[in-house]
Amino acid sequence: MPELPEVEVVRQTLAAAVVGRQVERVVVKRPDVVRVESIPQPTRSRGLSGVLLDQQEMVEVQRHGKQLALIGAVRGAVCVHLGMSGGLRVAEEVRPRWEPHTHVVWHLRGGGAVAFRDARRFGGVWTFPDEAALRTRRWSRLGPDALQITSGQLHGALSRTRRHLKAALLDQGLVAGLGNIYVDELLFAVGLHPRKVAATITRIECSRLVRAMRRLLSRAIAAGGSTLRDYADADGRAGGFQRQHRVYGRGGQMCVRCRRNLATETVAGRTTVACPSCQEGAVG
DNA sequence: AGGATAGCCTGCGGGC
DNA sequence: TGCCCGCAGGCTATCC
Repeated sequence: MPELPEVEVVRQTLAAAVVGRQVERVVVKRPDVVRVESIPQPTRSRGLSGVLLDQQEMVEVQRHGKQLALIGAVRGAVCVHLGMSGGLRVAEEVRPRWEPHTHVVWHLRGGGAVAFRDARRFGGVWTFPDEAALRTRRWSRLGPDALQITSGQLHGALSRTRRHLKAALLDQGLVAGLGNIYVDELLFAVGLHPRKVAATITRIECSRLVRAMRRLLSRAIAAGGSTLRDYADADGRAGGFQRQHRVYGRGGQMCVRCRRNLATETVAGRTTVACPSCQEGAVG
């Protein structure tokens, strides 16, 4: 469920708590959630901790699409992907409610800790020698970030595929950051049907799509993201954007625009809600 | 080759 | 009340 807005809110709240702080000790409770992409020689002897920013000052928390990265002052970049059920939490200590499924804990010098928790383990942690390696080996597979992509870039990507528009927008290799919630909200906002063929989107439609995408994601970030079940930021605060959803989770209810019933169907293997009269261009 | 789909994994809500 | 089933979904692997 964490999509770009939720991940960005986690990034901001996490950065406020950890930038400038030094990692004193790393506890890995479930080693299999940590994927070591390459092992710098000097740290090999310290095992997993050595590649998880142990003894490093954290200088930055970055985000690309739905992925986060903790950057060490001297070396080390740790990519955290929250997947569906993942979360990062800052606390003086890991609370009992957070104990189950907590896989990695970074204890900070001077007190406090950051915990990575992920019940379903669709997410994980990937370690790299530095930021450049993270970008080359992992983030290079992602398309431009949804808040940065230009209309020209998106139109170029969409024009090359006959997939459904929704499937294309969910493809992180085309544009990074959208998930099921925000794609449905976006397509309703611009009045395009999820089952429109991606390549039929005109430059003008794509321009509207990109403007609506920036507006939607920015408003969601400002609202603290969408909390459906248990999403919260790094300080444990829930978001409020779910109250502004116009189609997601509202199948069968009234369209806020035309008052007809919203339809639920499966598109790109995902539950999809759209208004049959306000969103045009469906095929097959 | 590219697109659709299954499977990973756990929690939770609905129905009986 | 309690149990079981199905669904939720980001991403990778596999099939078509």
